[in-house]
Amino acid sequence: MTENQTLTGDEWALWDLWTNAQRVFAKYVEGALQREFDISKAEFSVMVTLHRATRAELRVGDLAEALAWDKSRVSHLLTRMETRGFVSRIESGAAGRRTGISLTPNGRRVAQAAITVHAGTIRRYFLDQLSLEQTAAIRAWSEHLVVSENAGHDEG
Amino acid sequence: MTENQTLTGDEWALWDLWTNAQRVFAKYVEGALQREFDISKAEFSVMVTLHRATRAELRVGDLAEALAWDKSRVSHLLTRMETRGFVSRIESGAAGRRTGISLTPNGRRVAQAAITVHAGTIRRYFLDQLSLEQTAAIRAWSEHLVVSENAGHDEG
DNA sequence: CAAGATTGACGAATCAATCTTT
DNA sequence: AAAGATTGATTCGTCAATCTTG
Repeated sequence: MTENQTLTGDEWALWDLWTNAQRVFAKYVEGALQREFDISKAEFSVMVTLHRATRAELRVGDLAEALAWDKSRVSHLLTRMETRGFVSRIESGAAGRRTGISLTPNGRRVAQAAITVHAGTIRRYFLDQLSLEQTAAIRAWSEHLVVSENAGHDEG
Repeated sequence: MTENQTLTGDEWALWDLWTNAQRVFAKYVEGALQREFDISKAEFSVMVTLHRATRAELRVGDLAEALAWDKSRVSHLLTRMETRGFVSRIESGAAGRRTGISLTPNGRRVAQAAITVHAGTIRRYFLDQLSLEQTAAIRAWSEHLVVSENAGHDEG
C-alpha cells in the first residue's frame, strides 16, 4: 500500500530517465507518421485496425472495443477521416442495415505505406536496440502490468 | 535504416504488449493523482518543478524549459492553476519587475501530498517490479534513446 | 426502452499573433 | 526590436445528452 514514501535520488533518476525515453520514443514514432503521411497516431491506429480486419466492414463499436476507446472518440475521428478521404461509412445491407466502416482505396494505400514506415521506426528505435536480456526484462514487466489490469487490482 | 520492413508476429506481440503496459501504467499513475487530488499529470509536473526549485519564484520560461514544454502551454495551465488556488503570479521586484510564479500555501500542501502518493505508485508498479537486471536493461535502453535525441539523430 | 451511433459542450494542447518591457 | 509572456483560434478527447433502430 502507499504509505509515506519518497524516492531516493537514484530511483528518481531512473524514473525520470525512463519517462524521458518514452517521450523521445513517442516523438520518433509519431513524428514519422506525421511527417510522411500527415496522420496522427490515433488515425494510424484506426487504419491498422481496419486494415487487419478479416471482415470488409467494421462497426464503430468494433473499432471502439479493439482500440479500447470511447465510442464517441471513434465517431468523431471517423468523421474527420471521412472528410480526408481515408474511410467511408457504408450501409451493410446484410445483417440489419447497420453502418459499416471501411478504408477507401486511398486509405488502404496510405495504411499500407504507413504500416511499413511504422515497422521501420519500431525496428530502428526499439527492437534493434534491445539485447535478449533487455527484451526479456521489458516483456516480463509489461506482462506483469497488463495482467494486473485484467485481473483487477486492489486500489489503496 | 528504414527499408521495406514488416514485423514478425513475435515482434508485433512484444511491441503491442509494451505499448499496452505503458498505457496501463500511465492509467495507474495518473489515476492516483486524479482520484486523490483531482490534478492532472501536467498540473502535477508544474507543482513538482515549483516545489523542487531552490529559488522561491520561477519565471514562465524557467518552467517551460524545465518541463520541455511550449511557453504558451505553461501560461494557459498556470491560468487554470491560479484559478484553482494552486499557484500565484507575483511581481518579483528584484531583477526587473518580471512576473514570478510560486506555489500558494495550499498548492504547496497539495504538492507535498501528491509527491508522496506519486512516489508510492511508482514504487508499487515500477520500481518494486524490477529485478536488478531489468533495471539495468531499462536504464540502458532509456539512456540510448535520450542521448540519441540530445545528440541529434539522422532522420532517414 | 435497450443497443448502437452521433452530436454538442467543454477541457486541454499547439500554433500563430499580439502585448509588454527594456 | 528582441525577449518574455499572454491571448486567441483550432483541434482532439471526454462526458453527457440525443437520435435511431428494433
